[in-house]
Amino acid sequence: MDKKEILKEFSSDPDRYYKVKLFEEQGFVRKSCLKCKRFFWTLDSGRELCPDDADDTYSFIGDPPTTKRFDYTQAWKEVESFFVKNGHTSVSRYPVVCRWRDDLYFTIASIVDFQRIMGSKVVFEFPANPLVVPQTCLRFKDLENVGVTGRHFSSFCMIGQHSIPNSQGYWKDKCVDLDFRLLTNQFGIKKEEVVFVEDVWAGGGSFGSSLEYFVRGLEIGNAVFTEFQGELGKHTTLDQKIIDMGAGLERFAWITMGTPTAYDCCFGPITNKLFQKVGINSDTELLRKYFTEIAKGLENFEDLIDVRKHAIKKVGLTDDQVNRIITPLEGIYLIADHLRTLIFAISDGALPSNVGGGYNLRMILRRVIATMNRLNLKLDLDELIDAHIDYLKETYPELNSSREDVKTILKIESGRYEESKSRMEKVASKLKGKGKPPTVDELITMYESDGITPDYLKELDVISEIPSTFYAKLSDLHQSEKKNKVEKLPLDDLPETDMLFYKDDPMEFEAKVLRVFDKSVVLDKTSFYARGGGQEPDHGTISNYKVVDVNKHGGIVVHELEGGVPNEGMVVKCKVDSLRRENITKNHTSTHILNSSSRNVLGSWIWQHSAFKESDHARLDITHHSPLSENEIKEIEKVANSVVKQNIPVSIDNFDRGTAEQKYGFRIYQGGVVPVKSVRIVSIKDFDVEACGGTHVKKTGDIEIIKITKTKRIQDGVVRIEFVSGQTAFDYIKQKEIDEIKNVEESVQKEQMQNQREERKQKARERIPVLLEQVSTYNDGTTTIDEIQIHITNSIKFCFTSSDQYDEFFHINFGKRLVKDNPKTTYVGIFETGPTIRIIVYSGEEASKSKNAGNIAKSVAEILGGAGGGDAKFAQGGGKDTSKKDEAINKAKSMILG
RNA sequence: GGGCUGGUAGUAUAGCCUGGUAGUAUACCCGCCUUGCACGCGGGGGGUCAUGGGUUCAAAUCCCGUCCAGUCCA
Repeated sequence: MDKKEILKEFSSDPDRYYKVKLFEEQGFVRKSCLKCKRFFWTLDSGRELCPDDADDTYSFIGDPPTTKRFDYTQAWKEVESFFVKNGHTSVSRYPVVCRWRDDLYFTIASIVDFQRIMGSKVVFEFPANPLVVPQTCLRFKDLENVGVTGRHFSSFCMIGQHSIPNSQGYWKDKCVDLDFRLLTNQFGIKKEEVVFVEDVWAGGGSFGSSLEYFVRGLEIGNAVFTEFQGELGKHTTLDQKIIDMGAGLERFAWITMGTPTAYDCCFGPITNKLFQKVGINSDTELLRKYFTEIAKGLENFEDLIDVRKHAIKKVGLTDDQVNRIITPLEGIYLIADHLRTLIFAISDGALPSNVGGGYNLRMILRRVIATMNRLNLKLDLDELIDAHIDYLKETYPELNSSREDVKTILKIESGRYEESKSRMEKVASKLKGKGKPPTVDELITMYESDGITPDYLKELDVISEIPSTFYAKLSDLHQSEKKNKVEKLPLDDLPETDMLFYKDDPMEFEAKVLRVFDKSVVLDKTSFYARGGGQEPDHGTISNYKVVDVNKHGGIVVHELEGGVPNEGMVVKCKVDSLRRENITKNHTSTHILNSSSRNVLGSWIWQHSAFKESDHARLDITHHSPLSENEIKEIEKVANSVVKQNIPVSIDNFDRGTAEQKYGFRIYQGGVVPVKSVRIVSIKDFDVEACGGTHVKKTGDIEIIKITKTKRIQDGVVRIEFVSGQTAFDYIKQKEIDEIKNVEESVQKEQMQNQREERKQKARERIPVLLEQVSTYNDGTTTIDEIQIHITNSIKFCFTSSDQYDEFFHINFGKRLVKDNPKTTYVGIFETGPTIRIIVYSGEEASKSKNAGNIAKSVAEILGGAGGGDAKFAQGGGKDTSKKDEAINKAKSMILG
């Protein structure tokens, strides 16, 4: 949808879309910016320019518009107390790892907390109404701005003020009224300083008008009134209108503190600590001037580099000042920002890796380390993590418990970076020694497969310039986009299936056939568990036809049959394969047990990545940084089986989603997204609590035994645990014992073979010098030594053997030595290996002039129905026609003897 | 989720494109030199070329699968 068009439409009717009660009460006037024409509302009748273009932009730096000063922590306390005072519930932040939406890796806005995807629709679920939340949001879109612009963060706190207009909640008028009073009453900003700019917001199929509020050019917040859905012109009003006000906590702090950058007042004591280490004084007129220019420049230049250049020129900084003050400062801000992001992400269960959102985390940690190296800063990451958490725990107490885990993960990941770097250095120095500069294609391969950037190579002087085509070529490689199509089934008019497996769960039942298409059947009710949550479907029979697959489409269960289908309208007898179901069920509960066992044994970063439960095997993928050791596997198995032995009851309760999340936390979302209003909580006492739609045993003892069969790292940051349970596990253990014995036998056999080969080699080694000695003593005539025929005429020597006692190893080594000792010698060895006859020919320095080894090997091999090759001095060949062996021998002899 | 790169002696690597004796350095062992060490000199051992299949007379090399590691993109 085109936002510009919507804005045009809405702006043409401001009374309907933008004018709120507050504007009327206070006497706000609506103006159009002289420069950019945008509409804004202000109490200052003399104001002609919108906040972006006005002269007072960023004048709060060094001169804040408030009498009170609040840092990050205090600013939230102010905001929270204001909204609570005004009837809002203060909700704890949601995890930054967005487990309830599979279209997002990280929480990118406060409203995301309350959005749930059902099918293709977004629905809102509020734990309270109205509410306010200090939501940490991660954004990796413009990392290059972080540390440089003074206001961009890789993670920031979005103050979410959300309301559904009903008996408890409110709509536009009250929203804007509250925001205005928050700024003026609570924070003490003069009424005339607040400017509201008309804008629109659109996304996810819905849209609405919005009012952005600014103070001295700084956008503090944006109140979005999500009101419509569909295409503009054909749009309809949503059943569920939503107030989505998001404001930047960092900006609230910044505007009251008036520091040169937002970073200076949002990381608590960390920035000052870093300044001391580097020896910079941040509280100077110079910095205030510089960052004011940066802030203003951001609106005027496309490229960040130009903004920086312009600001340096405007303030009149020398190169020395830039190098000594600005660059280190930017580095310090970057380090502080990125580390804070890593702390939140890792605490919430994300791991740095080469796939998914983990890649972003790997990149920002590498940026931190690279920055430290570049600036020659010797910083202790652990110390900085402690400082961050000590400061943040005031607002986010939960971070305190993951302190050590964050340190552990960052230590491992830092080590990986060091290894990667030394690899890069090696490749670079080798390239440098080559003398020839690499081609663009080679540069691209190096970048994509080894992570070696052309910048890095330039830095090391391996290349003098980065080829201009490099980035263009690189981006071409990543153009192709995939589209996944969703199959449309004829189900639109059908009612939701009555899912008996969540009720009485009868293994035999009768049901009415509602729809038949292709091989698929829809019933009015069913006990066949449909594939879902990694649990494979039930099998069995419907009206004596085999059920081979069962899937859920929305609330409708579709059975796929084999051998035929019943008619629509029929009432049919159905039978579920109960043994299969029982096995799958045991595996499913085992998955839950193993998941918590792994977390207990390995660490708090363990989450279920995905899972799969079949009748005869199952697997659980967990988020973990390293492959599992023998001991860890044993320990996990031990914990799991002790839970089985304790025979703990498995209870299933349905909760309203919000209630469940508040009661058990987000750990319940192990299996990923659960697109329902009411969640089914499966709990094994306190040991494991998960939201899950699968089938489970009544007591853990029913599982009998859990056996891990294999673990492997399926990708960076994810370890797969394959396992079996119940009878399958017993069978597995028994089979393994049998295999063990067979393995021992096989390895003994293998060793014998190896020894034999080694023996033959050894024998050849001993024998070759002896034979050489014997052969060399003959100077004339014809003789045979140990089945090696020797012909000598006019000191031209020819040795030949086709004896079975000699193998390839012998021929190659014997021949080599023979022709070396006497360059007038030609040697031919013919031997059989398996179904083929092979020939090896050596011709000495002198002999090769008349007796070409290559030609001999080729000719002989042709007789044998094969081919051969080599040069004049050494050649080999062979063929499969064993009946021609004698002919081949004769040919070889005749070629040499003439 | 989608790619790309690599795996050869304890370690580091060459050979792979274009199939035909698996090479070099370092470490190791023995000897010489030296009071001893370091250096130097001479000799030696060490490889199922990650793994399983295919093509071929012949595969480290070509093709396919698997495992392991690294890396880029979304």
